Amino acid sequence: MNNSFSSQNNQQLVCIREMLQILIRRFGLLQKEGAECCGLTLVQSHVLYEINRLGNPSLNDVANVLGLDKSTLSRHVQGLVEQGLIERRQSTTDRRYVELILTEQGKKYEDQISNQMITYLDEIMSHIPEEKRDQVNESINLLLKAMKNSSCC
Amino acid sequence: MNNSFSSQNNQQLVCIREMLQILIRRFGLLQKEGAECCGLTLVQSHVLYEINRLGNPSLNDVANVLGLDKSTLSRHVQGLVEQGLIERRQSTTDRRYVELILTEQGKKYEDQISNQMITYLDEIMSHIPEEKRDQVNESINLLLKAMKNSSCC
DNA sequence: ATGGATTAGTTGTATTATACAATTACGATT
DNA sequence: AATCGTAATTGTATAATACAACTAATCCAT
Repeated sequence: MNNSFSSQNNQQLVCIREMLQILIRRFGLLQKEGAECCGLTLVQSHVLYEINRLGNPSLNDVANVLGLDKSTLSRHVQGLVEQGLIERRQSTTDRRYVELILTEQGKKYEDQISNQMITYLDEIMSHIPEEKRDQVNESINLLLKAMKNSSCC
Repeated sequence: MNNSFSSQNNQQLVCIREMLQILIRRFGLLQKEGAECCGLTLVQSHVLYEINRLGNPSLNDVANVLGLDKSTLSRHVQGLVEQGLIERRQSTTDRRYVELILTEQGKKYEDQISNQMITYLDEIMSHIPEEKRDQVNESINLLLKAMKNSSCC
């Protein structure tokens, strides 16, 4: 209760935590809804997203960024291959690695979900005063960078 | 690909989406880690959090804010009751309702997780230039309010 | 070089999370 | 009182997940 926190105002941190908690949950629900436009689950959509973002990553790479066990991810990959959305390709340099690659259909779905999410965000941002939008953008970026530099995540 | 978006700069939206996607996933992993300090799962910690935040809500209330089916939540409640962290109390005004109440131990855990999360956030915020912290705070608040006013969530 | 350690991925297994449907109990409407 | 609607629970099937064991490929130290 009366823990001391080093560098910040405690009340402000409590406030930020509460806001992030709610924000993140809501955005998660939105993502789930967005994925449904292609008949995909939330996790499946994240897998496609990361394959696209990381550029033909290995199975382990994706498992790590998503915080899932490699066995769990292996099964997701299996499912997505069966749905014709991604391909496994053995790496030529190290045959232990499997490169994950989006198929045409996979790209199409990834794009469709992306557009859906952007449509949602467009709606949301329209409720923010125009002169504040750049600030919000910058702030999210600051927060993300801070997380990257932080020891805890 | 060339969808038109109404009010915002498209590239900015793509950027915000990407940042939020990563931010939210990382924060989710952090929450999971934070919950583990009490041997709880992520969902369990959210249930405790919402019981505390909403102030003795009904089972349906909590299911709704978490986006879970009431049956799923009923089982989580069952588990948390068995662990002695919450109590079910039949509402006196309408006996169909069950009020969910944190026990002393439940409060203790909720507090402990909260402190853990605040410790993480303190660390993260320390990597943001001091003069930008209020701006970040305000921006998250703006975004949250915008979501509340938005039709899509 | 070669035999042991290391790494990537898959598969076996058990557990947990989840949704939907049916049911029970209560309250509101008429 | 009869019917309808709502809150919660329980039955059931399915999906998600982790951990452990395993296979295959590579690395490395002697």
